[in-house]
Amino acid sequence: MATKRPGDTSSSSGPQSCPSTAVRPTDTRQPGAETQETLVYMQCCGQEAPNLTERNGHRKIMDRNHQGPVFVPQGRTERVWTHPPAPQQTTTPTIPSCPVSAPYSFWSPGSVEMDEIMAAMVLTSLSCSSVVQSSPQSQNDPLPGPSSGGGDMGCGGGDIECGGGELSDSSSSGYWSWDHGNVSPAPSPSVAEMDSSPDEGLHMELEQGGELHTAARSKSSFRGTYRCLWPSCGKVLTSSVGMKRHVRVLHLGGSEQSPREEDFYYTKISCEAPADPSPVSPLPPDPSPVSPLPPDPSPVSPLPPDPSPVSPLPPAPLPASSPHVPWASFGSPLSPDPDSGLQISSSGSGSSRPSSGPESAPGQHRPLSQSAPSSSWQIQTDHLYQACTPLQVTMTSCSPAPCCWTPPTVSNQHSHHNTQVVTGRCRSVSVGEQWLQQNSATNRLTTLRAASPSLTHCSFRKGRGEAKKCRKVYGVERKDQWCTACRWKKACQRFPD
DNA sequence: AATGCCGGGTC
DNA sequence: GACCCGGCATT
Repeated sequence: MATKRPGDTSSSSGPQSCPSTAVRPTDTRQPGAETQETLVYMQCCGQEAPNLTERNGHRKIMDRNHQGPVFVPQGRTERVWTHPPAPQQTTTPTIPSCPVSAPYSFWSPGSVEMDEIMAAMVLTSLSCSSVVQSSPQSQNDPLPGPSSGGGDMGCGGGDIECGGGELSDSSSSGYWSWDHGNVSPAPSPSVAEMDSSPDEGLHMELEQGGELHTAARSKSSFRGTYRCLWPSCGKVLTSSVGMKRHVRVLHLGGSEQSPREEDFYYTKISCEAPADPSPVSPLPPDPSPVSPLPPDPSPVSPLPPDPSPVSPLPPAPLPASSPHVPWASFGSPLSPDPDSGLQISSSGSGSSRPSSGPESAPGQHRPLSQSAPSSSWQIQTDHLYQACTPLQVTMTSCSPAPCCWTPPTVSNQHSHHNTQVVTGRCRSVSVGEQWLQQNSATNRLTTLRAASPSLTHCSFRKGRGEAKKCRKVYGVERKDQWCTACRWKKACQRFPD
């Protein structure tokens, strides 16, 4: 949970305080940025930190908005807060709300401790304003400030998101944190959570590019987005909450049973996620953090074992096929989800995301028919047989065979933890999930096929040989381990074609 | 024959 | 809706 970023230590001033800041630092975007970042840290620590502490790391975006009241450090009087200047500089209208700016700008001398820093700060502060702006946006990252939103989670709890934020989500926050900071470049570290928060609009990201863009999308587009990793569902939402909901409702059958399970089914994408090939965004920049789902074949990532069933970052073993990313391309089959307004297809349709609130863009389509393709979807629609599968296999980074997933024999629920715990990424995954990961590629194909109009309805049976079904995997003897669908002689849900 | 699962039945 | 199973298609 409280994974902290390496960088954080520097700011270590506050136990927790830093985390928030940490987020940013991760991003190495601009050369100059570092210095700035540092500053940022400082500031944050100095002032906001307190807040964080209070919250235990769970900050809410909301808070930020309230920042005035909420954050104000005791010692530091309100005057501190008055830091109008910042806003001014920041071109963006959002500014006012933007928490981030505030901290920076006003960062007052209040903190004695940091004399030196202070000094530096001061100097920089001047520049800072500008810097601040730039930096944030560069990332899109909502900044720590914005961190409020998703970031908060990360920050507060432990920067979860830092790690790539992607997966992390408020709820899961601790869960997924990766150290990516250290190792994994791939996952978009910086991005951080961007706020999943509803207020997404707030962030400064705009800056450079952002403003330029169409006003409308500028904001939204940049910051983080969450992509549904469910096979064949590429839905992208701006808020983690929305995404969770989406996953829960659409993919998990709406059951709350597995509270955090949703987390595994979506990933965070930094603003301009690769997904969106569309050049739309002017911000050429940092691709780096952005894609949570790095194509990276190399498992190097710290979070090797990403549990996420479908997760983009499949455990190392996964073949290049790695699903990473990809799913997105498929239209989400169902998106009744209110929240989800957006869907972004990798194709680029959609960078646009509705800024806040109702994401649903008018134009959106609900492609029910379209994609609904593959059996995988049946999971939802059908009986959710699979959902409850008792089995769980441990996914460790070391997951067994790259290509083939090890049969259940492996373990049932056990501790999956070794690695997991350490990395924080690991998580036990149901068999089906694993399978999904590994076969993601396959799934996609299937999906595509399904998607194609001509094939729409088809329920194709796959050649026997290809598919592994519960019966094959577990054998008749262990029928009890079969997914319910198999037991009932229905289409296997655990190993959908 | 074994497997996968549709279609339909029962509770 | 959960559960089962006949029966067909495929291997």
